[in-house]
Amino acid sequence: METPAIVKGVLRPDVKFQQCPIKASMGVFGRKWTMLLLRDIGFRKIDRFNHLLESIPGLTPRVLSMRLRELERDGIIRKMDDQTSPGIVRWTLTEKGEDALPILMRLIAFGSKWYAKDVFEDKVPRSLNEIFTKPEAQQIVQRLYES
Amino acid sequence: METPAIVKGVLRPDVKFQQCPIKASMGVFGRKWTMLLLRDIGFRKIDRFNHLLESIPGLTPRVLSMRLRELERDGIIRKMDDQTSPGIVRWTLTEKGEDALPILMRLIAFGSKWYAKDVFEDKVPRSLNEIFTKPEAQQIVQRLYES
DNA sequence: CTGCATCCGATCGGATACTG
DNA sequence: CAGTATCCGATCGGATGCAG
Repeated sequence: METPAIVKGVLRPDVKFQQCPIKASMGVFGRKWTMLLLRDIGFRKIDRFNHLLESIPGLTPRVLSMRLRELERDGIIRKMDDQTSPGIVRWTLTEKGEDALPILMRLIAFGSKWYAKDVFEDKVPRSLNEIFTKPEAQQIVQRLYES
Repeated sequence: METPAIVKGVLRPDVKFQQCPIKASMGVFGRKWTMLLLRDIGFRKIDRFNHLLESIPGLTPRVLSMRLRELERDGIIRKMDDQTSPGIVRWTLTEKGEDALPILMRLIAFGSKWYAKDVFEDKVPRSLNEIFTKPEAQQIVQRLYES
């Protein structure tokens, strides 16, 4: 049987699972480049096809096109209408896409603590608080506490 | 250049990035079955090879063996010495592995909200609080607030 | 500028059988 | 029980070139 995600005693007994939510989520986020794409669109506000291509070394137009289409079909990103510039396509997160950012934050936290040798020049592990500046960061980190 | 993960204004200027922490983290967690394995070892305390094999439909011994080896090499899981039963291997999370659970929690939160049609029998989206029972769950969810 | 088409090589992982 | 070994098919994605 498809199994509930967490140990029995901790789960509300009245909640009936059909499929594991982790498995469901990984369907989208499991593909190569997807997380880095969400990082660039969501955090860095890189919204143009060619800019995304430049910002992610190794990513090819073919795969970028595929990922954008998948994320769009899944309702995680959408094209913004920018009528001022014709022929220009801009990608943004939907509400669903914004909800994916806490996952990214946790990947950042994990990577900054456990892969500091690769991540930081000084090779010193850091927590989220040690990476982000106070005021703005709090707003982003706040998202972790929502929902 | 390999780029910092987040918009410039939000990042502490003195923190020099060498590689993106998201990219670093995805190296391990990006592979097929890995997240479900961590779910079963970390949350459900399924610790035996054959039990893991049964608990995850579609997973084959070959791939399970590979994933366990990768996770072990990366320091995320380890074999527990259980001297009472000879020939029995038990897998547990290391401290590093425990630190991966908040990522799983976020995947659960996302999946429960946005893939409710697949996840729940009654197809109703739920937040984490609506999935877990009060006392024990708080301890798990607390992990989200640490580090 | 934003993609799509074609081609092809590498890799990943599924099936099955087998071993200490 | 806890894995390995071998084989092979599918998929994924890189390279390149082209189109609206």
